[in-house]
Amino acid sequence: MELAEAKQKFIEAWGKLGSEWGINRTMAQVHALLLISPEALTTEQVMEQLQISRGNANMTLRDLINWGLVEKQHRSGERKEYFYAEKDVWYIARQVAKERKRRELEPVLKLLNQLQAVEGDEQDPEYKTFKTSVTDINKLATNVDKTLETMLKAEENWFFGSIFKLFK
Amino acid sequence: MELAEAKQKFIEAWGKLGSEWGINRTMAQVHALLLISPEALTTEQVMEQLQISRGNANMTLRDLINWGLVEKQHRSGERKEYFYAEKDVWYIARQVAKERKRRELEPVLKLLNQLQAVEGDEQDPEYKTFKTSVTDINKLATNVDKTLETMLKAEENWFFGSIFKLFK
DNA sequence: TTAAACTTTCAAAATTTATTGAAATATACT
DNA sequence: AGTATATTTCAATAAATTTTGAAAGTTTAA
Repeated sequence: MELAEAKQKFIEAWGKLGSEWGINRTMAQVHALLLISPEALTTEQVMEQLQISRGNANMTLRDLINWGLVEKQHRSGERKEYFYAEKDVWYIARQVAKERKRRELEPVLKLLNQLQAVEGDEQDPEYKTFKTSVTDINKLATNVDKTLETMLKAEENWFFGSIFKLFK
Repeated sequence: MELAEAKQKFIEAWGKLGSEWGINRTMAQVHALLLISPEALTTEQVMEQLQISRGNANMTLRDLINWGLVEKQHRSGERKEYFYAEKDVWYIARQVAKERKRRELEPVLKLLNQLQAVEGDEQDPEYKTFKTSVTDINKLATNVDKTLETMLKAEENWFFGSIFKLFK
């Protein structure tokens, strides 16, 4: 396979995977493009390579910066901004985990805790089933949350390290 | 908080979480509704409670069955079909993990393996960066895949058990 | 201060995804 | 076989999301 073709496939696959997991396809594609670029790229280059508009490129790059996956670079003597993606895969995984935990897991946990406090008749099957389901989900979500917390605190590659060894 | 209000909030939150993770909002809501229902419900009841059309209810229930989260029940002397959601949260988590692994992780792994075989000039930074990124992602994805595999084989609650103990 | 270079914004348009509802199909009972 | 009841399908429609592109805003340097 040619490098050019491989790049194209990688970008497409990353975009598809992103969209299946609730991440904007274009954002995932821009991230993929920057990931495989040895040098930082300009907005123009991103627009050109992915055939997207200036507005789209600008917003997407801003989002990627907010996710902590891309950084702006300045070059002396130049007005243009350059965008560079962090290449460390373990860092990327942690960053994504951190953001999704904050944006999605934590709000749900907060609600689950409130819902657990609902009052009702212990004899009522509707009440009992609701309470049991909410409590069980809350337990699992709390464990996921704590585990992510530990993962985020760990400086090194927690996944490659301690966990995976459990399974040879 | 009233039980009725709590139910409503739970269904909304589950729908929102689902849509953030690439799962159709309605499907997540129907799942939530069945999860907190002590008894199996009919298509009519699902339509009524979530204010959705017959076609939508039917397709969504079929999808939930395909995800292995809901089962059809028949009652003697009745023509209607009843739908019941598995209540075991650990079972649900494993089922979702299993399906997403099969539908999304495995196709990506297959591609990454192909992309790793791309030929090129070792001196070319474009080639080197591409290869390194793809190889690193492949390593992480392979580890995630193997870990999920182990999780799926484990009959018992792997998460509550061995893993979580690592972090006290 | 002016102007060129570059970035940001956002309403409108395009695209994608989800939903409806009525017709077609299937099922079970008499 | 006929009929009432229930389920499935899918083209049309609606809703949600994404993208565009041109205008407004900002920065830099002469």
